Amino acid sequence: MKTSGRRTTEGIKGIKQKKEKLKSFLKEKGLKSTRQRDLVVSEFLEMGEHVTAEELYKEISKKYSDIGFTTVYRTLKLLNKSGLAAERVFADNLTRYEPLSAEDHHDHLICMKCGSITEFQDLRIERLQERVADEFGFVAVSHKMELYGYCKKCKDNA
Amino acid sequence: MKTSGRRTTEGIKGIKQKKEKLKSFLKEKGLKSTRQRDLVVSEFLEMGEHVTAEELYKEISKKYSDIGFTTVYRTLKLLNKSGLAAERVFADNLTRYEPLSAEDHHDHLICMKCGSITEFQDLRIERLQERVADEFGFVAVSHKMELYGYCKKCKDNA
DNA sequence: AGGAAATTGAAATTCATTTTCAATTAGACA
DNA sequence: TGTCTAATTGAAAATGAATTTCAATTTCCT
Repeated sequence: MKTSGRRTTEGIKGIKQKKEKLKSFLKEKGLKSTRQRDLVVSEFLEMGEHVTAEELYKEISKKYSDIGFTTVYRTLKLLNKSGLAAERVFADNLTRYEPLSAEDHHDHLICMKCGSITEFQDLRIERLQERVADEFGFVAVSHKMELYGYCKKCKDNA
Repeated sequence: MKTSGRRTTEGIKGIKQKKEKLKSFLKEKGLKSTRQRDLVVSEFLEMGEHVTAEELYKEISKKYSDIGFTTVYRTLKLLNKSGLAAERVFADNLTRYEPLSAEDHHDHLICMKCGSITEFQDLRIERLQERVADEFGFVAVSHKMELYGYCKKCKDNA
């Protein structure tokens, strides 16, 4: 089956690696690294997955009152462009971001009661997707798959 | 494989059936059927799939200048609540509606160049989705799967 | 240190979606 | 058929997330 549960918090190693990657990206594009940028990136990488710009902003505000929403927003966009974060929109229509490593693809189980988001990957499904695309002469570049329902916890407390 | 291509325009029979179903729904809820409502529904069912409220409104405006956007919007919402239309949001973040028959579930291939949307269904994928959900103790109620890439036409003209 | 270019953050803007409200209409019942 | 009440309509306003603007500030190359 090869599925994997919710990722644990980003390891320190992964975070350092990502910050390095961002640094290269900035240099390559002639962009600058700033205190705000660095802080937002750190918070984002530590915070874990599927945060909205708003959520991240609120979290950051607690510690650093001088970082504006716009900067958080722009930094997330930047991370996305640099390939370090994925932008995702689920049924609630909010744009969420999650740290992304190169090969790391996964889909989501979304609880309609508590809102929890669990990640999974299933290679067999991916192979079938390819086949379907082929049948239509379609070249698939990416996909999106979300299962909506009730997580173990919410289902049990019913 | 059991896939199906883009549906052809709704058959007359299907349309009548749906209008009947709507009528029941309205009566059941104590709602009224109006000239505007009827026209919007007719246009919607004839127009085919994946229209936005805006698109449908523009189309309707050509023939009936007295039907406002709000009415079109509200009628689509109503169709959705009555189970006759599905609301979908793809990568462009616009809310689209499509006629829906009871058992009729399908997913989408979306061309990133021309924007065409092709429907498909694959029972094997659905079974695997169920299995994945089970593994997590998750009860899946619905799902969403979209493959983004290039359709045959766009791929060939590259 | 000097200066060009990027960044910041508050505020303004955009744009689809949703709500408000006064005027109109449907349709149940007499 | 007329009456009445609740639903409907449509223009306009409101909402709210996402994005852009702009003047002030900061980075970092030389």
